[in-house]
Amino acid sequence: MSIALARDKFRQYLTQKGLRVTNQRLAIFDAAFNRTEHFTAEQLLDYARAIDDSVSRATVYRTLPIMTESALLREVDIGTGEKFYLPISGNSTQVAQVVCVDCDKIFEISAPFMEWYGSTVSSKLGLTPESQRLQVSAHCDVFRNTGSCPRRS
Amino acid sequence: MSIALARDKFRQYLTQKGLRVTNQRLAIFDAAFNRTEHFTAEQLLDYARAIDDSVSRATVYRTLPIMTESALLREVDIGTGEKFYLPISGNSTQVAQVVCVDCDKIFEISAPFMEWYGSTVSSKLGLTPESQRLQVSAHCDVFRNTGSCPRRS
DNA sequence: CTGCCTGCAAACTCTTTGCACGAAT
DNA sequence: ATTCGTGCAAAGAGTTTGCAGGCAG
Repeated sequence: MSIALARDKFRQYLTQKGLRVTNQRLAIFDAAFNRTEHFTAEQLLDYARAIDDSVSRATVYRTLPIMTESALLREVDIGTGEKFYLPISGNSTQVAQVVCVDCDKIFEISAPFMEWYGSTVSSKLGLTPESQRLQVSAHCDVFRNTGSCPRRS
Repeated sequence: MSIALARDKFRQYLTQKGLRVTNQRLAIFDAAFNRTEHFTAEQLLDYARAIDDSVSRATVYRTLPIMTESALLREVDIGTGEKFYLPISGNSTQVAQVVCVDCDKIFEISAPFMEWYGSTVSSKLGLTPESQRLQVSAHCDVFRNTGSCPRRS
């Protein structure tokens, strides 16, 4: 999905829900969609302020749920306290994360069988699955051998 | 694993690591191992205080990592802010969680293929897997149909 | 014009930590 | 007698919220 198309989708979502299209919301949207890697709320605040310096932390935190509910951003919680976000590109609905504990890098991997697993297991419990998440924590081979990692930020 | 056996394992772990066997640590251990459902740190504090009212919140938080490192408790993070804990019974190492968002109940399900998935996917990225977690969020069929759920706490 | 949206700062939740006292070894 | 462990309370991180003023519709 191109960024222009995604921006249209965002505006439509806002209008349709009776929410206002404000400069701050658009700045936060643009900041998010110029990213290719995962980012935190705090980082998004920085990026958005580079576009519109009136953007506040509160508005970032209030806009993030809107963007995840409208399926524009994926929220990734790897249990480190802070949440990560990533623009949803194309039709990647069923993904797993591989988190390198040396590089602090998050890889997104397609995992279509997850949905099947969720359905199978849930129905046995009298439940209807809503979502599933699969995360692998791993060590970096390069880091273990050389003490540093090219992927490290 | 019986509770007496698990308690021995805990005492052995403490001694072996040069840690002291205190009344507070034993009270926290007993409080945890009398549970069959998931509990939070705060709940564990209550349970432990019923055994030894000198137990403090700080000691609970300092003892929990010891019990997870010694493979007596499993830590479960379902992304709700607080972490849950469960005594590890028997040889259940590869488990997934099914979380009912209506009942707030956590089911533990054996998922041996998770380890295989972690290895496969990690090696392609030049990584060595350390751990993996799989969680399914689901709605309760009974709750959807009747507006209440027998499992609800 | 109306009322949703905003920035600011305080509040909140869960967890961690510094300190001086107390107890296990 | 040493130290490690403890309780207390304050600090910390990330996120949420109440309020008065501002801007979209």
